Amino acid sequence: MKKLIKLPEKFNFSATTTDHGWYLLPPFHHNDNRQTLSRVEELSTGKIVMLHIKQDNDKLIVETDDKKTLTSKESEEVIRKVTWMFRLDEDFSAFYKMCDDNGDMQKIVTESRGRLLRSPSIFEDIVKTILTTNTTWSRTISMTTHFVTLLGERYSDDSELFAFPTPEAVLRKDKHFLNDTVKLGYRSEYIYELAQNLCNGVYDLDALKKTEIPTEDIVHQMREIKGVGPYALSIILMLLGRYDFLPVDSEFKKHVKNKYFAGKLPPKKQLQQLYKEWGDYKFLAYWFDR
DNA sequence: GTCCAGGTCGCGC
DNA sequence: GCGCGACATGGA
Repeated sequence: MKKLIKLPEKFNFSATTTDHGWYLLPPFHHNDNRQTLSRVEELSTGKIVMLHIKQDNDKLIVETDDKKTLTSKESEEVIRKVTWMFRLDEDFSAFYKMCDDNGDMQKIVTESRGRLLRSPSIFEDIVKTILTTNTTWSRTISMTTHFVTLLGERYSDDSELFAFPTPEAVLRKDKHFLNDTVKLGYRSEYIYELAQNLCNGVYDLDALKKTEIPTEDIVHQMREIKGVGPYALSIILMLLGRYDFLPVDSEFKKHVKNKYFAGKLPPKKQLQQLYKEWGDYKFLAYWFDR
């Protein structure tokens, strides 16, 4: 089954895919030349499909496996999810306008960059974000791989590829499974609690995808989630298309220390003031400044 | 063994 | 509102 999605005028497939590290985390995977991004996806009907996504001129091609035919509702879900993952509905004109006025950032416009790959669900993005905190990237990969492999739905009997686990799948296991078997350490409690709050209807995270929701409301919601501090909040807001919070972590400090302060870290207040001339686009300004 | 990683929580002040 | 230790785990 093959679907085409019309692309916005300015779009860069490989940049959108690789400018943020999510494409290296399962269930995302890619071929060697990075022309195709793939992932196993569990649809809301329970059907498990493999998505292969690549660009063909002004269209995105989404191929699913031939054996499984999709209902029109399932096809719509695939299109909706891919559109979300690649931010095809997002308007970058205001950001590009600011880049045009900044010598070093003009190339962002000419290269049509700015879009950063995200997951189909907020649950997945929050879990992954929590798995990046206070650890190394290689352990983020291994924790995510364990989480997906041990709790996700298998693509097919002869496959070692899995979909990202649903919150329900997390709760189907014993409370200590995340710690004892998935080896998520102290983060286990955060993830388990998040899954509980989603299943109980305490949170309705996918409602936060709507652009008309004020950023403040999202900030308020995210602050409730244990394991989400200022850094994780900034990442999650970025994933939701809100770029006004800086991800001040060790990497941020390392970058600005070397680039703007001759190797000496300025006080916290001053860190928060960096990139302030970028207004609603502080995150992207930092991200593409690296 | 000890330190630390793209932090955050919960406490005490 | 701020400073501080604890937190699981694996790699250097």
